[in-house]
Amino acid sequence: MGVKRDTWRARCSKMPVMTQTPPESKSMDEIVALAKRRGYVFAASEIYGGINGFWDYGPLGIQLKNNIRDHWWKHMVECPPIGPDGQPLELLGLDSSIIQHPKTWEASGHVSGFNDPMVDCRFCKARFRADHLDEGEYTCLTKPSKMAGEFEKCDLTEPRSFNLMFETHVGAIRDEDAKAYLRPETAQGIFLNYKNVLDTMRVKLPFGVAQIGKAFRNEVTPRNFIFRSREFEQMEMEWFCHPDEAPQWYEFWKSARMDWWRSLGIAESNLRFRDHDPDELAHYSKMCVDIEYRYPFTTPNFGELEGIAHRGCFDLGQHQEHGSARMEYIDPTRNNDRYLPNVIEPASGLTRAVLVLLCEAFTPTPDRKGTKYMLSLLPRFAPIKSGIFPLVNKDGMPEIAQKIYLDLRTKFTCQLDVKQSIGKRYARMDEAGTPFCFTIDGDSLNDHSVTVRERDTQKQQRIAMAKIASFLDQKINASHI
RNA sequence: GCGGGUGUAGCUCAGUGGUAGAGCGUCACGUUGCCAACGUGAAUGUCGAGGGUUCGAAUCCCUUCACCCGCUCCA
Repeated sequence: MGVKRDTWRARCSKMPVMTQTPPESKSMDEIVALAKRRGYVFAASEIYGGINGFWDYGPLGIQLKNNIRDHWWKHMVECPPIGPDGQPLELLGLDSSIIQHPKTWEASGHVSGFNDPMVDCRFCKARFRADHLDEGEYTCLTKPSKMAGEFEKCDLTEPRSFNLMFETHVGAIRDEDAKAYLRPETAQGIFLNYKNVLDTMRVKLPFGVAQIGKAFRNEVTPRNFIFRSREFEQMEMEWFCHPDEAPQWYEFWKSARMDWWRSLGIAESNLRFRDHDPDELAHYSKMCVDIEYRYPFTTPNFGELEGIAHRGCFDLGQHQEHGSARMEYIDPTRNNDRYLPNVIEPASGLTRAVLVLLCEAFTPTPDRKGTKYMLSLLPRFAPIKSGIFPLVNKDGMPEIAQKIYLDLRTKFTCQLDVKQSIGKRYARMDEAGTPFCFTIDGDSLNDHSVTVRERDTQKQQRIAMAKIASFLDQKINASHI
């Protein structure tokens, strides 16, 4: 993978990392409370008591989510990494429909995988797949028989389906023929459009197709804030390549994706790879590695963040079999050989990335008043880039602040606040994750300068009013890869 | 689905049969001179919902809903 990769990596390693607070000292309850208090994440349908597994992203939450989304899109589609041959990789965007033909999910294996009828034992609470059950063969662990040393058979419920896919009906008639599913992953939309992209975009193998969008899974137990929710957002890319080259590309993307996560400012010690054991691999996968993050609720262990899977030719093969389209690639560089491309898939959760940045940036600090909270987000991801504060609301300071605000507001998200004490205004911005505050004081009237107060250090420096915009611009793009 | 827990102001909670409360937050006015200062004032509640007992229910009883935790599940 040579020189180019190393250069990219070197640049990544210079990137600033957020203020370090050990994960074990971060309380999920406090993070959830701050997320609500500052307008990041609200429980969905709160005024009706909530609905389990669904979340609404507030004004700051959607901004953070969009900032992460744009960062991913930039580095996976618009300006992708340089390949091992020193040339830019070929990557294309896509936005496929949430509802596709139901056969899509039969081909992908989701219908059978998600619709297993299960039975429960009323006594020992064990659960079995109904189709794996030999009639009455299971002995109950907790209900002793009248015969000494023996156990009775399990008292089983009727088979019940655990549909992990959300169902709906297309059209007004709600019969079986009209049944459709909300997609449980965005990946299949890419496979369905593989030929369209190939036929219209003049691409050759290897190339990738990327997409960001919502996916839906009717999880049995949504838990841990937005970590596992029933409606979530994915960022997935399918990299199509020759089968012989798939293992190298697997390694390439494994490393490229880790670099990307580090570019969010996440501490290296909170990230790791975890290779899947062979018996853990999903039906479609030949090799799979997770990028894991040390969440407050998994500490000292790690939890899933992104999966990078070698899917072989499973998906294209399945769609070729279930549908009428031929998915083979005719390779002009290999004597017009026909073959099904192999696929390397880096699949990550956008909403999980939001969670990771909230957890990573969350910094409780002991203070005279108790505990102060700060979101130490890198400037590029911060929903609000700066606050503009007159030190006091008189003596010409608010007028200058207003003038600066009018200029800055056309270029950045920023807030003007003239009310209450300066400390309170700083503290509010700290919780919102705003990296810089420009304060207009008595000297500003004479020398046309302001102080810049930096969130993470609370340090201040004086800069010329005329340089505020370029200062911010430079800070926001400082971590640009 | 099973077991346990919790529902009172935006948040944290007090109130155990007799007029719905506090702190914090929010807003307004005054004050202000760099890290949640202070003063005065204001707004905000079908006490999760429905039913019952009672002269009277946030409080007692029944039902129900939602959320949290543990199990089951996590392709």
